[in-house]
Amino acid sequence: MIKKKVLKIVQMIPYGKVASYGQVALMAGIPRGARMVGQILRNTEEDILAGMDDLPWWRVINNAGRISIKGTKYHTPLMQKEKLAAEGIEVKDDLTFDIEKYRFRPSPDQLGKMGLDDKFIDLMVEKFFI
DNA sequence: ATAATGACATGTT
DNA sequence: TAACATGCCATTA
Repeated sequence: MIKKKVLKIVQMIPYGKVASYGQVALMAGIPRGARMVGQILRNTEEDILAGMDDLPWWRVINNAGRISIKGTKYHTPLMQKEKLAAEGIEVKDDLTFDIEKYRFRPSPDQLGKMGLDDKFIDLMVEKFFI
């Protein structure tokens, strides 16, 4: 299922790094599925609270380098900001920061090990200049 | 089966 | 820079 794959990718984002929704989607094999990533993370809130705290949802932001959640039952933009700050990423008051400075850029090798298809690896390289 | 719904991305104004 | 429009596509109703 798409959901499982996406969650797996999100779990691979290292401490102090971030990835955009579109980037996660691409790595999960859904080149244009950015919105789905957001959907999945939102629908997974309860599972996260259920104990699975190894899902770093706060490391996923939009490609403009801006926190884009509007606030849900359990998470708020401010919470995400705090989480990022705790990892050394200072988010400005307008909820933006320099994403390129912290973007998760796995090497093609790593991507291969993640079970990613060659065509997607190529797209990653082309788009994010690995 | 059809249509609406997003924690998005990009190009145009 | 910021607002707007259009494209996206798995889920859900």
